[in-house]
Amino acid sequence: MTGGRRRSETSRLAILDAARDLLLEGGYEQLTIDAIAGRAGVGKQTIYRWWGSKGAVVADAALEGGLAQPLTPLPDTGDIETDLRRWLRAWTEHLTTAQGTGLILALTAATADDHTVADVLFERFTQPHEQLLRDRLERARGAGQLASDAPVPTIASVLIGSLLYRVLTRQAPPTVDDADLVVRLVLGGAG
Amino acid sequence: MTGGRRRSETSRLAILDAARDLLLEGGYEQLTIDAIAGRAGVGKQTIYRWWGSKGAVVADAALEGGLAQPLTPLPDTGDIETDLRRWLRAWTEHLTTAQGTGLILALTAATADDHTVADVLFERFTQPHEQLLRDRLERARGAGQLASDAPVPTIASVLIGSLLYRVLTRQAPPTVDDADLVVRLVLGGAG
DNA sequence: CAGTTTCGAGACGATCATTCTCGAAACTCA
DNA sequence: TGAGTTTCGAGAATGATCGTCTCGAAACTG
Repeated sequence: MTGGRRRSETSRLAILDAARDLLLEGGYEQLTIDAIAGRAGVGKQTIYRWWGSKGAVVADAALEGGLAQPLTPLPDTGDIETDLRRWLRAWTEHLTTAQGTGLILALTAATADDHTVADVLFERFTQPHEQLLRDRLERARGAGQLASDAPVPTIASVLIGSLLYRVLTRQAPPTVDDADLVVRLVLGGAG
Repeated sequence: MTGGRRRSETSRLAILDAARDLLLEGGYEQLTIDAIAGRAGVGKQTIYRWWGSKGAVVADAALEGGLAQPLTPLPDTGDIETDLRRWLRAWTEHLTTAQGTGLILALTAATADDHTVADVLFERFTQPHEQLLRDRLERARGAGQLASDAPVPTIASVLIGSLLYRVLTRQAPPTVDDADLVVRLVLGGAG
């Protein structure tokens, strides 16, 4: 079937914008499909035609709406400590803004709420960013800046995990100083 | 008012058991108050009388129902690497069982869903366990097994965070070997 | 026993996800 | 141009669930 009205890009963007804004205003709990449709000036069917569920809309809105930093390779100044520090600092600052924290919490809620969303987010968000981090770490290992048997996947999960932990518990948001400490710890060890 | 029927301990336990079982069977999404009341053989009002919300019941059920390992201090064999390894391995095994994973996911969902639940869980679960870990680390530092300027809170959050990250993403459950790698990385560094 | 409080059961009203229907609009192709 | 197709906005209809409320029975105090 080639005939027929085409999908409205205007509506698509209005839906994602509305979802993101409502997410930031009231969190995942407050968010309703009716509210999204209302603010976007769109029929509910238009939402359900293109996204299968509320969780799917939320995931998409968050990914296109500011949580996902542009997926660019880590800087490579030649010094792995400088680069890791810069990377982790940037993420720390990003995730501790009201917007960043709200979005990551919303995504966590959506993940738990909808099993398929977990896979989508991993594939489109977590995995790609972790891969970029691993790439940079492998290069450092090749350049002799890390031990030849340095466990790159472990290092990546430690850097990401410590930040995630601090953000998710919602009790003591991490600072850029914390980021520096984590990088130094991972590279130098505590022993 | 001293008179009146007393709170039924039988019902209290039946509610927590039912909530935990349903959590493990269908996750946080499937869980309804009606289902808990039904399985526990209890009126809904009995639930709402003692817990303010679904999140509160879930938090309580999870804490009393098997997620919370007994809150015992870390072993102290005199060797910090041995003790950390033992601790992280135990948690890794605990959180990668079907039950452990189900519960941690449910708690994460509840945390993101309800801010008051986040505080309760941090206070009654996360914080106490992290404190035990810090205590052991401080003792190691005092004994000269860690650098005198070792950032104990950072070490704790790295150990916990890396495990949490791997469990939450649900893509590659951590193994005891991963646990050992994390401990070695934290103590020895990658540089 | 009289008074108080909880208990199990379930009705009730409100909210919300999701589906369905409608007439109008946008588009393809002959 | 016009027939056929698909999406559009709007909103009604359905079903699940939350949280409140009521009822008569049960358990407890003094």
